[in-house]
Amino acid sequence: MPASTDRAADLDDISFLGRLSEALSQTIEDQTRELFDAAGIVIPVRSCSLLTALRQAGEASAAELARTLGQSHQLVIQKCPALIRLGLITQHPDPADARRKLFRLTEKGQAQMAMQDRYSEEISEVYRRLFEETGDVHAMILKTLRALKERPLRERTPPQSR
Amino acid sequence: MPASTDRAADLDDISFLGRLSEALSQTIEDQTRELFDAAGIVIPVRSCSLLTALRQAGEASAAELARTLGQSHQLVIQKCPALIRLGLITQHPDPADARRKLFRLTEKGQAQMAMQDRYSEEISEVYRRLFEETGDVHAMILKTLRALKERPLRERTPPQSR
DNA sequence: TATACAATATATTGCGCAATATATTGTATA
DNA sequence: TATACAATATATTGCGCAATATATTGTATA
Repeated sequence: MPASTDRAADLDDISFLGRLSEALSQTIEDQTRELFDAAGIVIPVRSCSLLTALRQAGEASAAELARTLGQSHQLVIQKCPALIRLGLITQHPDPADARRKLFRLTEKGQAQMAMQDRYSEEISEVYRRLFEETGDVHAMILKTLRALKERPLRERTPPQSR
Repeated sequence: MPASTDRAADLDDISFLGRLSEALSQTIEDQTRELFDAAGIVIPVRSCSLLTALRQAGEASAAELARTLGQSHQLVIQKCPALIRLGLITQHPDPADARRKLFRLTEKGQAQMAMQDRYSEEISEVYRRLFEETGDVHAMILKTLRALKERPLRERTPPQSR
């Protein structure tokens, strides 16, 4: 019984929204993992986008992937060993540039992505229906994020008289 | 330039909502940290609720705090050393039960919480105005979370024909 | 060509969390 | 009282991320 979700709101005024959105993120990851497990998909949920980008590129270095994903290349490099261990990708030195190592999906990786594809549409549809039920969280989070980047909490708080 | 927020949506259909809500959580934590820094509040943002619970209890063991917060007691125990190092709380053995150690706010901890209080109302107000601007994300995330706990993704996905 | 700089990959450290295992102490029950 | 169990605190390991530092290689410029 998690229940933390409900209690969180009353207990802590300052970061209730932060913890709530984290709970949503965690719940979605967990439930996606559950779905993948049931379907025999071994892809780490948090590496889906990396593999999608890699599939589209065909072949790419960590730095390229990082730029595509908007993540740090350190993070990409940190994830890759696990994906290699899972047999989803391989790593080759770039013959044209000794600094770079190129990643590529293996056959298994491609097969796994194909399995993921079959669920991808399904899941989009699930979310669409969910949003009809509860409202478009996606759009609203995006709007909130943009508002906060535009004008952060700091600027929205009047200076305190001490 | 993060920008990952925008690109995330197109790249990965399966967990776009997960990463978006995580981005919101992270943004809020970062901006709260920024606010605290500017105000001279040393409280770790993620320990606000712990300190709030402790203040209300006056004195409590890790297990009690964990129950109040809906977190694991391991997590509470892991956070406490940092709070002790910051001089915000102290730890005493429970004279009545040698298994337990009781935590209590120090004077500095109370002063810091008082500083946080001055911002607490402000921030609630900021969120209230933000929600007027962008809609009530809080309520909508809560609704989504409840819908997902009620009926997880797994159950919402029709069985695949393989 | 030599030198500075850019790009790339990588190691290390630390945070926050989850999961697991374990030691200690208290409590209930045979 | 003895024994099993519950409650509590804690250590250890691992994941995902950020931040920092560093080594290697390529590129541009003096």
